Amino acid sequence: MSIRLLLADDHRMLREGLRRSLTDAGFDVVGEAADGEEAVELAGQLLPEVVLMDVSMPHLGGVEATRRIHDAHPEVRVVMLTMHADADVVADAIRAGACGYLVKDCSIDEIADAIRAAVSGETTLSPQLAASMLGELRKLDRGPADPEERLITKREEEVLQLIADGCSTPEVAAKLYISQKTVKNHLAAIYQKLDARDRTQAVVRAVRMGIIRLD
Amino acid sequence: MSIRLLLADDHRMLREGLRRSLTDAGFDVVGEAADGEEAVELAGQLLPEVVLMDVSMPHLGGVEATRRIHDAHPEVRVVMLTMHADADVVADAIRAGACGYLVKDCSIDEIADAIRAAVSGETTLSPQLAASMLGELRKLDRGPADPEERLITKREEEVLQLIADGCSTPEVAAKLYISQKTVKNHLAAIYQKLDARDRTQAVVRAVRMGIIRLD
DNA sequence: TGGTTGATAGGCCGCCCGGCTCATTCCGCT
DNA sequence: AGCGGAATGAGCCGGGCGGCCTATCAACCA
Repeated sequence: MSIRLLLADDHRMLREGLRRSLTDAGFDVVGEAADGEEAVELAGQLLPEVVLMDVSMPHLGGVEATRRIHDAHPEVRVVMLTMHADADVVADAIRAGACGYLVKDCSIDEIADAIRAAVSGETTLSPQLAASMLGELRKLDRGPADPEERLITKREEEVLQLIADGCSTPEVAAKLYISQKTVKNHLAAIYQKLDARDRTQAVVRAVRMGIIRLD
Repeated sequence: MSIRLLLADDHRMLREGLRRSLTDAGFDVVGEAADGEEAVELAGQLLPEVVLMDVSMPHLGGVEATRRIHDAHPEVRVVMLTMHADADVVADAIRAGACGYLVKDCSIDEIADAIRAAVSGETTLSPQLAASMLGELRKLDRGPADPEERLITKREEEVLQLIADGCSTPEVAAKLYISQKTVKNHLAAIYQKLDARDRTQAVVRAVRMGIIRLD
């Protein structure tokens, strides 16, 4: 029997191309989702063997969607796709229950291999990622049985998104009905968690991690 | 005869998907480019009827690559692809000689229509873009015969890229062997051109316009 | 019940940032 | 020869920004 797949990516162009290529490669694409929420919903309804999930999607990021799918249906394997090779995101994704991580520059054959590996319980990483992971290996060394931590809190995410939308500290404070000081407190926490030292770095890292979006 | 196409996008996954879908749709994909320079080179060698070009690519952005292809081979039609619906970029792309502009959320059918329209000399815009263009129409009204202006200069682009990489003003100055004052001057010029008021806004807008990249 | 975490908020300090005006040099185009 | 744009640089100034420390309150959890 062919492997049943769910595709989750916010760009129809990529979804349609993947659907055709993966269908030709012998897989059974049973559904497509355009955002994280839809992915969680369809994964529960269709119970595919593997979900191919983009990191950066509207409404709900790929990592959080992966976490929910994994919690609700541990038998569903999730393979993540991303634009950028960022070791930190890989760690988050793996903690969230993903069993594969590919950059979008890989070939259809590599995707097919990763899907088959996922079904048989193996974890696949893009070569580009494997290399950058080696440099970050020490960080993972500290705690393998880490409780599934949602690095950025909901409130911090709201602040971060407004910053990315071009708001200054006073503007963010006004929009969230809190004081400027609180905004700065959230920002300070964000800088520490994302290893950034100013709002620009924080936005760039958050975008790469799929936490926020550039609409 | 089927229409000869060149695909230019830095993500192999998207290229392979598009190649298969467009081949099935009756087009003749004669080449693939992974960055702007390669696109210019291959366009010159292969002389395809249409180039499908991503806005954001390494080494050379899609808009600049389009300009060079258009200057060297005016008979080659270029259709641009982008993640974001940004009216300003559309204006730049059209000035650079593009005869189509699609967001990556459109379907294969829409791409096929845009390619056929391009061949017959028409210009196609994604519906999402057509809508946002209406709001910006006044800006285009002022000067239709605008000289092909490269909004951001080379030096400004270097500064912007370093800022996006997380450098502060003193760090950018050190890396470029210029004074902090000059960096701030370039930034001031950038803010004006991109309609931004701080570095974070400038980086976000520049990324959406494909001027710089988030590696 | 006490410990942890998230969200709220204040003060203080120093520096970087962005706005303003102005000057110089070099290059390319007319 | 001259004009304009790009790149370089300076000074001034006010405000935003980031670092650091402390504090309160509610929720949750062991």
